[in-house]
Amino acid sequence: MSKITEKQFLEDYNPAVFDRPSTAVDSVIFTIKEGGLHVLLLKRSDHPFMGKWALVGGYIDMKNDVDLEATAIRKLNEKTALECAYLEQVCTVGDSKRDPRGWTVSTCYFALLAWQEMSLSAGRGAEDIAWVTVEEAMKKSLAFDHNRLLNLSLERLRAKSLYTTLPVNLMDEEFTLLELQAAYEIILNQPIQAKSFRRRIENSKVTEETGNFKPTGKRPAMLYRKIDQPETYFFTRTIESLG
Amino acid sequence: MSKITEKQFLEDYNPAVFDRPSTAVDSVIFTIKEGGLHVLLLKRSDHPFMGKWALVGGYIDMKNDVDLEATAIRKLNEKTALECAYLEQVCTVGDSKRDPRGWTVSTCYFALLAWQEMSLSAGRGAEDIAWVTVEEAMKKSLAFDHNRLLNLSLERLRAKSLYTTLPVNLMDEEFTLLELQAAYEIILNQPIQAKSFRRRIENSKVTEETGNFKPTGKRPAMLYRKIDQPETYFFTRTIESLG
DNA sequence: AGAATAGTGTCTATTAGACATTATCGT
DNA sequence: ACGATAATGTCTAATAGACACTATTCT
Repeated sequence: MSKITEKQFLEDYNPAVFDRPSTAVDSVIFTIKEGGLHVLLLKRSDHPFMGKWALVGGYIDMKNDVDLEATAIRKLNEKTALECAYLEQVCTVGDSKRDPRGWTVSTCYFALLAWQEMSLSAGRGAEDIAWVTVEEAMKKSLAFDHNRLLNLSLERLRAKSLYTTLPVNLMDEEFTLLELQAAYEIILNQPIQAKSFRRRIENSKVTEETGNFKPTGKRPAMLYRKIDQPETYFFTRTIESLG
Repeated sequence: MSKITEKQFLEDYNPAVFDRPSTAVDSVIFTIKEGGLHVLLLKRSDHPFMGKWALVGGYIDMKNDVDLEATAIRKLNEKTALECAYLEQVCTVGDSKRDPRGWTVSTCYFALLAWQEMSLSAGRGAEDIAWVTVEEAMKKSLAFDHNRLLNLSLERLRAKSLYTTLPVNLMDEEFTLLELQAAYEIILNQPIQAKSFRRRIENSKVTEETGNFKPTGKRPAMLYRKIDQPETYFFTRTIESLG
């Protein structure tokens, strides 16, 4: 067997020789709205799963996406003008059954963003787009295996909220600690002691006082902002679930 | 726009219309051998990265692999006869730069298995196969972005060893608690107090006494076996790093 | 008996939870 | 001053770490 150079090998390489699964990225975009955790869903206007609700996603565009995360961000930007504060890869699913068209691979991300009034555009392939509470979303029969992806993302978010400051990424520019605590309580679906909660957040040093106050009618609450951190902060102990 | 049925749509569907990245699975296979954490590496005999060491991996076989995990297991079985005790998806990387042939996607798994004398076969595309300590492996310039995948897998293993019983999957059929403790110490690269360690493992109920003893020359040590658990056990608190 | 390794008793330090208390605002 | 919400003081409980101590084996 005569060896050729890598340069020659690459010139001769024909990418069409082997069958490849199609590859997509789907994102579970979380926000807190009206006291509940919501996800962004699209109603499909085309086959397969026409008329079903689905996560925000689509195929990798090899020409324009530099990497998987770029695909996720591009798809998000097609639907809303907002930037997400946090994006994390959850898992990749791939098999011959999840899409009736055959073997497909999809990498699932979850995104966190602060809710605000924003324009949503369903775009190509969708007849509707909406923020849906996670409870409603899980009750629906979503397209593909998106119920499973939603579940896995929600579990990841819940698990990490017990020992990290992830939920600060759901906060707006300025927020009170009670608003942040409410975000944790909504995600974890359990009440948290205010004192322990403040201790944790203060020790984490991921927030700082802005010096402004939010008028509540009664005693105004201190407003905080996020401090940009390169890494997510991990608490030394988890929030302990109620027994 | 006239709507067709989903059945008609699928019959008309041509999977070759869009360019697709090639999709692979790569696994970081960990074992403990001679008091050190080792990974299984292959020396590539073909372009690209000919002559470089690489993780165990390969392309998805859409005809024969039912899902991504099946690809990982198939590739592992091609190299060794052993079954791995634990397989976890770490992440998926995908971009246009990691492979000189163009846009590729690779899902990385890490596997844990108990070391024992086993035959290794390099197989097609490899001229050598070997267990290499993680320190040596990280010093090498591995093929593709496999240094990064190795690092991410090692970080995942280290992080989870602080708060789960994952390392029991590195143990053989019967093992002593000191052997398990040694596995933790090797992974975490720090000494652990024997008393605290035994408390954790006993509380976790993932092991049970076999009634047998390992003769050590001095006082024999109790032998334990794993209890099959559907889920990985999470400690309520992490092992605290040395300050 | 002595040496060595296996395994335990128990004290300290840390920190999450509970909840009573104090602080600060508008009216 | 009063009511309401924001924020704190401080006690208790749980548990990880430290390390001295006991247990069991072989020679």
